[in-house]
Amino acid sequence: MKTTVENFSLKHTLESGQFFNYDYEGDCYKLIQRSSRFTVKQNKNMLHYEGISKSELLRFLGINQDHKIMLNDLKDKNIQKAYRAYPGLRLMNQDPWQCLVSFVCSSASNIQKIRLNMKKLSETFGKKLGEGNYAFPEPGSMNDLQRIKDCATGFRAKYLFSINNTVTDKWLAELRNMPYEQAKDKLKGLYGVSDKIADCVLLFSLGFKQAFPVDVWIERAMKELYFENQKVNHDQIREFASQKFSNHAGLAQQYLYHWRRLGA
DNA sequence: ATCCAGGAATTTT
DNA sequence: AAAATTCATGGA
Repeated sequence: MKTTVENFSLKHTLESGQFFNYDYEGDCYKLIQRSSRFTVKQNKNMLHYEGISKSELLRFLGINQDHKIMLNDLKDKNIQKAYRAYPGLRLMNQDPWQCLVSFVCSSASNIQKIRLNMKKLSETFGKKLGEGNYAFPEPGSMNDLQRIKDCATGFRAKYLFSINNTVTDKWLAELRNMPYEQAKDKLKGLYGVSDKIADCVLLFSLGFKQAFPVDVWIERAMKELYFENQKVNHDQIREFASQKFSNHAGLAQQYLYHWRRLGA
């Protein structure tokens, strides 16, 4: 199957630290979201895909009209610069459970290692899909602390074990109907979830586009661009971003993160 | 307030 | 090739 896309980059979107359950050979990405396995590759303005419907794919990759509206609201010159550098970067709309597990693994880690954790967790707790592929583990299925540790999750294993026993798809879905602050507080109540991870889950899987996850890269970028390299804490950065970028802070964050990480 | 855990990946020496 | 640093959460 194929469809045309405008101003979109599969590579930048998938490799910008939002999503970790992918493999690629050449230019073809093999993705797994829960029990769904699909492939996508891009050739100029043509997207080729198998194993997923067009509407689901476009939603998952964040290819929709919101993007232009959001950009029009972000007049800031630094954001414009980052946007011009990577115009195809989009905010994804992922499965909340998989997103939550991914970002609990993300604490004090890096993209390659998170990908390793995801792969091992799937092989250990996910059901077999054939051809050496495994589904992502369902909520409740990661019920063995030692085996979670064996997935190279380290000190995060106890967080995953706890979350596995308390969170369900329904619990996550209900967050969508709450105000941002309330949904964030609920997530922060989970063992191993603080501001940064809560904001990642809210932004990448639950549609809260005002969320502004602050990690070391964003801290660097924000400090350099808006605080004249003065000392600032994460709360101050979040507050500043909320004032400046309002309900589209998440997109601003994604551009700044990618732009700063790939060498500003 | 400061230090550490788990540890693969990444960067620096 | 080897050594030092990275990274975010919770507990002491």
